[in-house]
Amino acid sequence: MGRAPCCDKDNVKRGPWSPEEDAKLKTFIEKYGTGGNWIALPHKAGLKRCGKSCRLRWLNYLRPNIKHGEFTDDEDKIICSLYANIGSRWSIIAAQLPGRTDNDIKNYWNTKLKKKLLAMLPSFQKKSSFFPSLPLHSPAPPYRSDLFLTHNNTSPFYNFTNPNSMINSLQITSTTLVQDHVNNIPNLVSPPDSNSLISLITSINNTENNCFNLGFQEEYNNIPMGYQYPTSDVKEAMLMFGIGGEVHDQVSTTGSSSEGGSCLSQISYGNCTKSNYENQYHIKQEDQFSLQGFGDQSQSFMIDHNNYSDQKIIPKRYNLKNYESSVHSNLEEVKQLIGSSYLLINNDDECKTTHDHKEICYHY
DNA sequence: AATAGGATCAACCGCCCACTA
DNA sequence: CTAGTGGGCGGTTGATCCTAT
Repeated sequence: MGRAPCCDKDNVKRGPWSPEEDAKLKTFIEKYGTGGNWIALPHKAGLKRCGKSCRLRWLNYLRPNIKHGEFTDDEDKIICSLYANIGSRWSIIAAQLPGRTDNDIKNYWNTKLKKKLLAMLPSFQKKSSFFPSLPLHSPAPPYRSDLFLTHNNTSPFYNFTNPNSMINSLQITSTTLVQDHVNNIPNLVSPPDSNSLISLITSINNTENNCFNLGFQEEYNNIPMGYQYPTSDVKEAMLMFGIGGEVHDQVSTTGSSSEGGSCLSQISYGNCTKSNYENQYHIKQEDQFSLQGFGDQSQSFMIDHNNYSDQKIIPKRYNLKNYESSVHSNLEEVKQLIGSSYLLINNDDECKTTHDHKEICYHY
C-alpha cells in the first residue's frame, strides 16, 4: 500500500530548473515566505513544479547564504569527524557547516572525500573486507583516552564519560542489546550503574564462528574480569571512540545493508593483546605502544571488519589475566594504520596527557 | 578531433515521522 | 485511535562535464 503522490506527476515539470523558474520561486518566497506549505506554494508562485521540487531547489540552491565551491580543510575535518560519529546523517552534518547543504555534503563525501581518505590509507586496509563502507575518521583532535564506558539505568544506552572533561556523554545508540546482556550477566557482583566504570573489551577476527564478541571489564577482588558476548545481533553499526577537551562524540547508527546478518567493521582504540581464548583479542593498558605526536600518552588502534550472523547471546565470564599473553599478529599492520590515521586525523601537536587509560573502541 | 569512461552534482524517489482532523 | 498529509531525509539516478586515449 503506497501513499498518494504529493502532486500530479503528469502535470508538473521535472528536470533542471530554468533561470525564469528560479526567479519566480525566489521572488515569491522572498515576498511571501513559504507559508509553511510547500505543496501549495508552486501553484501560488505560478510554477508548474512539485512542491517538493520547489523546496529542494530553494533549500539547496536559491536560499540566501548558500556556499558553493570548494570545501576547506576545516570543513573536511568537520565532515569526516561527524561522519565517523554519526554516519550519513547529512542534515545534521550540514547544520554544522553554515552555508552548506546536506545534498552538497553528501555529494562531496561520496565523490571526493571518501576517496581522499581511502587514498591516505595503507594498502592492506583498502581490502574490500575491511571497509564495506567508511568512515574511518576519528573526531577532531585532541584525543584522550581517559574515557569510561558507563551505564545509566534510566537510559537504554551506554555512555562514555570522561570525568575530566566537560563533555561526558557519548551515546551508543545502537547497542541496547549491550544493556540487556549486562543485565543478564551471571554472578555479577553489582550491575554497572551510572557511577561505575567499566571498560570495553572486544574481540576480533572470530570469523570462524562468524560472530563478534563484546564484553566489559570490571574489577572483582582486584582481578580484572571480562564478559564476552557474541553480539551478532548488532544490526546497526556501532562506533565508539574517545575524545577530550571541547569535543564531544557520539556513536554512529549507520547500518550495513548486508543480507543475512550484520556486516560490521571495528576499530578499537586502546591496546590489543591476543588472548588465550581462541581468537579473542583484548585491549589492555599495560600493552600499549606509543604514537608519535601523542606525547606520553600511549594509544593503540585496531581496525577490523567481520561478518556476523544471528545467534543467541551467551554471556561468559573470563579472567582477563588469562588473555594477556601474546601480541596480535597484525599489530604491525595496525601500527601502520595508526600512523596513517594519525597523519590523517591529527594536525595538532598538542594532545594533553591523561592519567588513566581505558579502552576505547568503535565498531561498524 | 572523436570517443569512451569517469567524475560531478542537481534533482528525483520513496520512506519515515510528526502533526492534524 | 486512525488515516491522511506534508515535511524532511538519505539513497539513487541521470544529464552534463571533464579527461585520457
